[in-house]
Amino acid sequence: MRTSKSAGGRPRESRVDTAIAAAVTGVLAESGYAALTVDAVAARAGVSKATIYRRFATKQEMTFAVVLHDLDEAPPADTGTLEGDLGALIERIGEQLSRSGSDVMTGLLADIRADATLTERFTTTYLAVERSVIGELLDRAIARGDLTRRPDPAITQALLLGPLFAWIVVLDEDPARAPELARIVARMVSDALAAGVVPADPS
Amino acid sequence: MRTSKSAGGRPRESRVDTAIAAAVTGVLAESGYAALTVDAVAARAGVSKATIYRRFATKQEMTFAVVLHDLDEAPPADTGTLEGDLGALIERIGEQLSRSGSDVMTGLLADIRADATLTERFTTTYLAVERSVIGELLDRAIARGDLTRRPDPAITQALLLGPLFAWIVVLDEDPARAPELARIVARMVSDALAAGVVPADPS
Amino acid sequence: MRTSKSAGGRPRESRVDTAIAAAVTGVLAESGYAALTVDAVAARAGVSKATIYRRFATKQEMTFAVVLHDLDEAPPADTGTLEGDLGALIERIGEQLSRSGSDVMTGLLADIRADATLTERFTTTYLAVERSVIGELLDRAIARGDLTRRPDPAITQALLLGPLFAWIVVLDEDPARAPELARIVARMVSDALAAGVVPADPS
Amino acid sequence: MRTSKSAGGRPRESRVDTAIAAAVTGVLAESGYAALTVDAVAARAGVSKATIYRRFATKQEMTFAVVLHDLDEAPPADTGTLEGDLGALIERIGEQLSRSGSDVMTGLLADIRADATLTERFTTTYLAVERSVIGELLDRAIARGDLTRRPDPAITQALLLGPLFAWIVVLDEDPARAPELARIVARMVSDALAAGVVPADPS
DNA sequence: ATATAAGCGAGACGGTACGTCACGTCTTTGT
DNA sequence: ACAAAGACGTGACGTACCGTCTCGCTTATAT
Repeated sequence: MRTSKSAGGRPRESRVDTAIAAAVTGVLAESGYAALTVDAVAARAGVSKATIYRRFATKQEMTFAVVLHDLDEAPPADTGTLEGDLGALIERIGEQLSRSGSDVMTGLLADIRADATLTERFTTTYLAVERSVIGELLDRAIARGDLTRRPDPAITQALLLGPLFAWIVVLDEDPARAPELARIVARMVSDALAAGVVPADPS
Repeated sequence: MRTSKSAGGRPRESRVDTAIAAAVTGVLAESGYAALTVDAVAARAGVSKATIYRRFATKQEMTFAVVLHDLDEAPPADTGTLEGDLGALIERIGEQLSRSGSDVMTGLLADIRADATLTERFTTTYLAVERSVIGELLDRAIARGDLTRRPDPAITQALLLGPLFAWIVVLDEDPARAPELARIVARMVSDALAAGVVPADPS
Repeated sequence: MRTSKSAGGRPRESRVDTAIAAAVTGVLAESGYAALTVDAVAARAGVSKATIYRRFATKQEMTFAVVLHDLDEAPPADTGTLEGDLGALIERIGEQLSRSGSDVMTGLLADIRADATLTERFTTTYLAVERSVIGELLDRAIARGDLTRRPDPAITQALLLGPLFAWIVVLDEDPARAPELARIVARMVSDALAAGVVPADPS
Repeated sequence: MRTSKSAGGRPRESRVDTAIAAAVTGVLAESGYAALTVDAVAARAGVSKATIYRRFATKQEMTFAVVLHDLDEAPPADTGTLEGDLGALIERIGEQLSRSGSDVMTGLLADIRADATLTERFTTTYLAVERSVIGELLDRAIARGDLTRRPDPAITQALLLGPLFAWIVVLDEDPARAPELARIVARMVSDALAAGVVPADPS
């Protein structure tokens, strides 16, 4: 694995990265997570297995990198209300979860939980970022006067993320109704936060 | 697979079923989902692979049957309030989710989603039952006068199940705090239902 | 690797051993040593790679076992003279060396020398046996009165084996002339032994 | 492959050739033939793989060129007797064969036999030269009156080369005893030639 | 009492995918 | 041009697991 800087040598072809990503996405879309073999990806990408393994240590790292490459983790624009802010955030999450079939999300999550390295990376790269985004929205609400104290971000995250996750991944319900669910969750959670149902941030 | 009636032949030893279940549980507890190979289970149970496959068509069926064998799906006792009923239900769900490591739940869910047969069975055996239990709790609340109309059970299920699922499986947070989260969710969801945030049951 | 005795379990199919041996021989005859891949052998034998590796730890062990499986190592019948005895022995060696192309013998020998386990096995199973056969022929000659003392068997072996080996493997000359060479060697070596050119057995 | 005349550009550094040869020799001495990879040679020589491949078409050509680069193929000085001449020749051959481990000679020979180009080159460059040297020694003996007719040089070569080859490469015996064996072979073969055991040169 | 049917342990078998390694080619940046 | 560095396609290796099968044996019920 090349760490970072490189003096000489043939540079990696960006064409290859593109092809791998497209192949992974294509196989997942057409045949599902179970059909995602390294040989299949290599063949579809017109790339050798060795080249894939030059970039990713395992098949799981490859899938992780391709499927979760560029999730938009920026805080949503200020809508003026906590409910609006939360709604925008959850809707985006729902959209991201709906992008692939439920087999992909469950398969990927299982692979992540089966490997400490990936778990660590997933936690710090996505979950922690998302949590800090939530914290930011909460701070906005406090500044606005909508909240009097800062609720526990971990629990808030579970309340926000959970229903969408359950809808799409566990219950395997129609993704088209995800935006509707997102609005309900936004309303429900902002009400609960305002009512002080969620304990204060312990930190 | 033996259909039903047994004419002659040696009867199956119940000892074997016990040993398989214990072996599956043991391997999962000690080594995790990734280490759950049929050979490992067979060896630990002192049983041959053929004997396992006489009972289960695939490894996934075996895992499914052993891990999800006897979840208590009965409606919780009437506590007198919707919040109390929901709390009892969610707390039980949280307890069930916490029983094994998060790798087990994710692995199992991934295997279920990868196989249409298991998905069907999972849906009808657990999700649909749970949903009807939720419907029953809602009907109690209507009879009690706590609710004026029947909310959509699918969405209600997502709101209830989701946060606990996210907490334990996705965020991999401390299961010890699950009961606390369950109480928050019960309060939040019963408030939202009472406030008419959740749309009415379309059926 | 199964050691020897076996209680239960499905017995190995002798059909498989036959098929593997035939496939190895066939590939060698048709395509040469370089084309002898495990996949090719498996495909040609209608056998899985795993089955091959259940029998042989490495490709080299397989080749060794198949190519050198049943060399006739019995001492040749007493011809009444040392020269006759040696001639019979060398002729047989030449015939064995001529059986496959020179690439097979060189490839196999290279693989043997590259692996300590195979070297050990080759030495004790073939070279040592051949040497003891030579010793036996020498003892016959001593009993007969053709020799007055026992020549060094190691050197005698080199003198006997070497020319045939060189002819077929190193010089890659016409194997059809091997019997002629064998007779010359038999005459030459028996003369040299009788003349006391070879030092006595140090052991 | 540069053909002949050098137009422009940076000239090849002879330093590189030396480094490659040293690296090949070093790897062979320290780790054996199996460890002789092009990458290993390049790394040890401080040279790039491309540079190696600019000089040699294949790894085998490189090894061939380095290991067999400057064998002394000149006819030995006239010792006054056929036995003496042959002894000098064989002793040199034995010394050359003993230079590297038996894995190197067998590996190299296998690679040569696996490639028609190398086989051709090996035959004409070494075997044919050696054979003509042998012919020269035989002619000296005829001129001297030690022999009355010219024996077949091919067979004579097998008789001379074989025992040493068997001793060092096949039997893997102590190279220190090679000179002793060489003397025995010289005596034995010159006796056999004088006795007319070897048929006359058919050419 | 014995024949039939099936359970069972052991382990061979075909198949599929994994991740590794080496070869020989190619593409960049120096020099 | 040649050189170092190293990416790339190719193809073989040996491993692991799955689900099926074939043995020889045991254990019930049905004649």
